Amino acid sequence: MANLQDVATAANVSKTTVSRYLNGSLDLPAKTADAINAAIAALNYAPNPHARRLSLGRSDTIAMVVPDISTPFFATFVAAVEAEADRRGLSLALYATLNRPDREAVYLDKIRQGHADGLIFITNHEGNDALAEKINASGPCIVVDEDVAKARVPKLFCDNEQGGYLAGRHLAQAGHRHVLFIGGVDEMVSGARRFTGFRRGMQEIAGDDARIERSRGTYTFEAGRAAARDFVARTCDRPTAIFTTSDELTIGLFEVLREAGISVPYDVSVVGYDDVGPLHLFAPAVTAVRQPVRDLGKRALELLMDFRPDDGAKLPPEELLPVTLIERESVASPIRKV
Amino acid sequence: MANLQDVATAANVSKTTVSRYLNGSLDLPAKTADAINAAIAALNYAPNPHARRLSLGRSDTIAMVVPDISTPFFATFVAAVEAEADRRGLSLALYATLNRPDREAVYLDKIRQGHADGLIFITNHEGNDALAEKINASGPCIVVDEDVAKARVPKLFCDNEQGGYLAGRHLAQAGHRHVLFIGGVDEMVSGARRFTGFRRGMQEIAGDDARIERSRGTYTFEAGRAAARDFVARTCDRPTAIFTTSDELTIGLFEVLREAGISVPYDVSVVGYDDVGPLHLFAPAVTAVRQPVRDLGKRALELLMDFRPDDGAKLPPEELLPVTLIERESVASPIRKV
DNA sequence: GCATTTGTGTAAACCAGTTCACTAAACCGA
DNA sequence: TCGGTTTAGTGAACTGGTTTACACAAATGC
Repeated sequence: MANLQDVATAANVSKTTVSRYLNGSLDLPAKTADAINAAIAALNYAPNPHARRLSLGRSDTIAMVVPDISTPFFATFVAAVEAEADRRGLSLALYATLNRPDREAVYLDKIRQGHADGLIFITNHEGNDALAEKINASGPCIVVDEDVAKARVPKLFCDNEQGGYLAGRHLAQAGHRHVLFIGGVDEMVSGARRFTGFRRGMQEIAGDDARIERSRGTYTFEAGRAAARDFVARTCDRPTAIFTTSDELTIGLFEVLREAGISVPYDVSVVGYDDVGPLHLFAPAVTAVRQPVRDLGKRALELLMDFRPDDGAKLPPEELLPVTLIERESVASPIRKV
Repeated sequence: MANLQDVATAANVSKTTVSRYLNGSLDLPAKTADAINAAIAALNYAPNPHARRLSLGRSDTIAMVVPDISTPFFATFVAAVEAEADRRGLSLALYATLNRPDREAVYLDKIRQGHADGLIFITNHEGNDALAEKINASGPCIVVDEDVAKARVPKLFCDNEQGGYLAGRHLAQAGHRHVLFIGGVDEMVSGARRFTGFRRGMQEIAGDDARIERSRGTYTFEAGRAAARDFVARTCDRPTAIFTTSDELTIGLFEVLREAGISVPYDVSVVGYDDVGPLHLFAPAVTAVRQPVRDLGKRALELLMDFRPDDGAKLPPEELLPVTLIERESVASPIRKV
């Protein structure tokens, strides 16, 4: 592979000249410029990216740490970030943590050590202080989707409170008074906010009649199945509606309900969350709160690149993206069995 | 940030010594080793990755070029590659082409220029000679999932012929004689093989009674919808079964069939392909040929890393991964309307 | 005619590692 | 005590760009 010196020799100039010409910091007369261009073409020269990065001290690469790439939510998110990165001439380094704190720490160290110019960080469990500290010690970083409380970096979330509110209101308006909220542990800010909104939405319509049960857990298939098995096992005083707060929970729930022969929405109504997977083709099509995942990805990179903690380090306020309720066929009036 | 020289100075040795000690190419007495370790800890030293890469001439990064990260198939594939890469201490750079040849070319150039140590390449359209040439000019590369005919690199596919065969045989055994095959343009090797296998499977059971129609197209939602609209518009002599050769096609088909009020499997039977998305929760659960996507990802990286074209450049033969038929509820006997 | 500006370009330092080729001292056996 | 081996390192070159500070000639200004 030809290097800058080879080009310079072939064009009868110094490598400084070639370098500055290529970077636009030197205007050359047509004759010299042509000679350089000819040499580049003849030698099939391309700058060595590693040398460039070392010299410039930056890599034009941003790193993304996500819990798991294979779920539709994160896959779509990653795709959106990649599209925006490409538009800006940036490369993307991808790391999956599978929600293991040790891996999160390892990747955060990588960034601090200079592997990337910036970091988009998503966790999917409650963030602790050690994690926040590592984030604060990293270079440019943005926390997305799930909060890490003490991290002092820009933050971008979907409007979880509003999402919960829309679901709660919708179920209450359909006549439900006794409902099951699945998902979220108390330490997870997203879950707490969805629950707060959900309760507010229910109570706004149903007042004190609202009875909300809560099954805590992470946003996984297995948690969805477990909560569903508990639900199926109950023989009396079952809630008439369920709010599953992620696509994975919804899918886990549907698997178990289908197997148990429980019909949605005849036996129980369901509202989902995320709406990234093909919920519209389920039996029945699932009413769900849709998160603007693509916007989330695009905006995450914008925020990361625009917020350069150069001068005054005044942090922008937490940014919230709006969510919408997509009504389909999984919610009906409760059957009043007495 | 401290560098190697700072550590050397603090430990009263030369930077060569520190470097060689850290790389294990030098055994040091405990006293010296301790001094170095202490200096590293005190200065919070971490090697500069860009300097390292420049010096070593490698980046411990592999690049992955895929059509689109947001579809379940590729998302799962990427996740599997990432997991294997992590196990080997490699980073992953991710690029999406959205099936645009110009972007494919750009990314192939990036690799050639040394941005990564190897490349996992997936295209989703017929590969032409220009593309093959670029691939051959790249560094270490492996072509996965869809063939690029003239590329002289290791190749890894799922057994498309067998997948088609299983679907064809299954539909014929259920009694179908007139079927519609959706997907694949002639130039796409995957589609051609699935079709060949499908015909063989049908004919093995139905002999000359087998009537196979084919709707050509890419593996997209829109192609699925279009083929489905054509199907719905027919008023007579409709096929009694459909084989959709990707999850996206299946989803597009189901959307249109559902809207048109055509019942699966009562009015028409369906066999899908890929089986990465939650086909088991569709109405009805979709019988499909499952591709071993995770194995595909894991094996892709293994092949890439194991095949170093050092000495004799004898290319390993194309490797095929087995597929399986997952029977669910979307296939029934045809209704013999005369 | 001399000073100054402009155009054209360069030498050398710098980024931060890795590694080749080598040395000085200690040790060991004959 | 001499030669050879081991131990414990080291100086300098090398990876391939970028950038600062400056040189030298021609053109322009007065």
